[in-house]
Amino acid sequence: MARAPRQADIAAAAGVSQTTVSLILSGNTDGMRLAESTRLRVLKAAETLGYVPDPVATRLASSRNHMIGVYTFASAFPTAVDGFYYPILAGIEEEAAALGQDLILFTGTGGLGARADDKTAIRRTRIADGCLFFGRHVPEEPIDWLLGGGFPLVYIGRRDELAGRIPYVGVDYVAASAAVVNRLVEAGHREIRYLRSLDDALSSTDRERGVLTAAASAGLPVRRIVVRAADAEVGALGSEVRELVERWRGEGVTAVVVEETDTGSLSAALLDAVHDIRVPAELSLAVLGQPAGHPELSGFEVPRRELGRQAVRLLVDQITSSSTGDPEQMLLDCIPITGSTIGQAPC
Amino acid sequence: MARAPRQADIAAAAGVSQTTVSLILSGNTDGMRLAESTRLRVLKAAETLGYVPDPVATRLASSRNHMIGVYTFASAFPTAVDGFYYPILAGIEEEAAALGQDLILFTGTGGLGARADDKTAIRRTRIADGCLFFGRHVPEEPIDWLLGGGFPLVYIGRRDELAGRIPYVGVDYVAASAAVVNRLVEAGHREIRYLRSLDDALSSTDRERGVLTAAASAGLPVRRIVVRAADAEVGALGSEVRELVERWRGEGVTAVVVEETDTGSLSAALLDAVHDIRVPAELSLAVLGQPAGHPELSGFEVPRRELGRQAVRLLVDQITSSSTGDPEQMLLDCIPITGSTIGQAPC
DNA sequence: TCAATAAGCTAATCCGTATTAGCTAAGGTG
DNA sequence: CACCTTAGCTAATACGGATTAGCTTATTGA
Repeated sequence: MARAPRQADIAAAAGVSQTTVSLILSGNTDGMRLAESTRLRVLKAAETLGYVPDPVATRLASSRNHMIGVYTFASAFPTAVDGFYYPILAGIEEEAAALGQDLILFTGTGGLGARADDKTAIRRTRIADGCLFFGRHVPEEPIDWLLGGGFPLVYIGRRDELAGRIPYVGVDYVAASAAVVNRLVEAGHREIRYLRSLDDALSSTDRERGVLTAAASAGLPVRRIVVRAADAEVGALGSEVRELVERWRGEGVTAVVVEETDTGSLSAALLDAVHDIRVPAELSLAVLGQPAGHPELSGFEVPRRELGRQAVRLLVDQITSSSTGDPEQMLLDCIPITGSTIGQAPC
Repeated sequence: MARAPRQADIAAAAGVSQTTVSLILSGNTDGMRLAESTRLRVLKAAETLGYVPDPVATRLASSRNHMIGVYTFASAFPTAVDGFYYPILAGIEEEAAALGQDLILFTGTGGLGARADDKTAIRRTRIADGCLFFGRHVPEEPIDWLLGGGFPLVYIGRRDELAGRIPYVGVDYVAASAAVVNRLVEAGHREIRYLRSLDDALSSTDRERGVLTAAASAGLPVRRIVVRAADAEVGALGSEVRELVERWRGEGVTAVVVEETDTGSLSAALLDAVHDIRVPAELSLAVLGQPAGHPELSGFEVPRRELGRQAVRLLVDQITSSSTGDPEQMLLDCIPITGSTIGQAPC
């Protein structure tokens, strides 16, 4: 046999029609009545022939093959499987398995002009029932096209492009960051500095927004809070941060808040800079996130695994409900980490 | 528009039939003649409507959607993107791009009973035109099923399961390993020891075969060549290898050949064990492979990037030729690395 | 001037499965 | 005995594009 058996082969073997085979194998016997003897005969024929449904035909006919895609814009294969992204991927895999969905991974185009080829590259996603998108880059044209065609998709991370029509699961960095600042304020700190990276991703600006809002409502002098540090080479960054900290201590600063980025370079630089300072006795420290291997740092934990799980749920919801209502957008709360680097401000 | 435009929409817009649209867009005008004016009209309508072909329909109709799958049996997402596998993946991506194929990545089932679910998991691959398989595990039943159904597939690495019917691109470890031993023999070494891992993968047994063959044809006492070292925890392995080397030196051994595995732990242990021995003055060293960061070691380089490229070529050949001849199997030659750790045997 | 070309399209069918609308024969009702 | 159920199945069609087999109109050649 040069081709895989199909329903028609089973039908011939069992002496029934292809329709009957489809009904029995898919179990969609709504209102239909089929004799138990026929059912068994068909099932046995399917077993004997080694029938396995063709996922392509299934998807064409019913718009459903129980596969969901994961699209990463990174060129080459996911080198991004580091500590930051892995929990999200693990959450995706876990929930997909729980919901009976198979995963397919798409990666961005390789070395060639990635931008120009986005449309072609994203076309692939349609072999799945829906797709999760991953990464800060939003190629508006193809995503718009997918949305317009009614293709189910969910972004990981908050997105405000395309007039807010992109469904996503994000993290409430604003609230989490504000909570961190509030803790410092409650501990009596008035001279606080915020160290953030030079990055315009929403995850960065949201954190800043939370810091600024909390500071403003506590009556702190907002304009002196934000300090941008270029996320440059580690060496240069290290000395830059060290100088900053030194100056701040001269200015009577009692607490420093630092953004945690996916590379973790900023918080690492800060940790290095305060190496010979007693924390929190002399200086309080808080991180907007949680650097790996530093459970002692006060800050918050990003629910990464949950991010992956929820994204899959949202996507499968879209696929199965086919409701054309508002885009589903969801922000997850972070888990506060008390840590031991926030102390009472010195009088 | 709640759905993506299809050829029928273009046909309506341009006042032609769906057939004409298909002919023009696919460029398959073999023997067909179509007026240039019609061609332009259709192309413009397609452009205006933002038509993008449906990969599912394309594949169902023509068995071709220009996507090839890569299946890794590793659970979870490919953590295996380390120095060993990356060049292969890079080669795959490179050649796929060159041949105009899109890549889709399938990963084995997660924590759940991987073995039992193989069939279901592998079923997915059929949404692509063909699939590359990766990893030492060959689940015979589903692979047999795919082969029987005429599905194009290529394994990376030599396989002899299923009566040799599995197409593959492998590495000629036998020849490369024999060449290494021959170099030692030519340098006058008679007391050679071979250190190999406790692994029954073909890449291991092939190397051993090369070593044994070369040794036998040089008239060396074969039975004393092979020493199996358990690829256990690094600590235990280290001390075990150190003892071995010490004993061998007492026995008058002048050269040691070590297998290079994907983890590199064996060669690392050996390098550590000879740390205070002058190489090659006191002892010659050869590696059946090339540990990263050790260009001085005599041995051979596995053409990993080429492995990926050739696998893609073989797969695309299968897809396009549809010849049902013998399975395409191919072994690539390794590149000898002269290095500086093989010296003349002391008299 | 009538058939033979050829140019330019289209109708019909296929790929493998899902789904809707019936169709048939047995049994029950009035 | 005509009529209606109902159980048990099937014919037909859709999904979106590829492909084969024609089917019209000019245009030629004899």
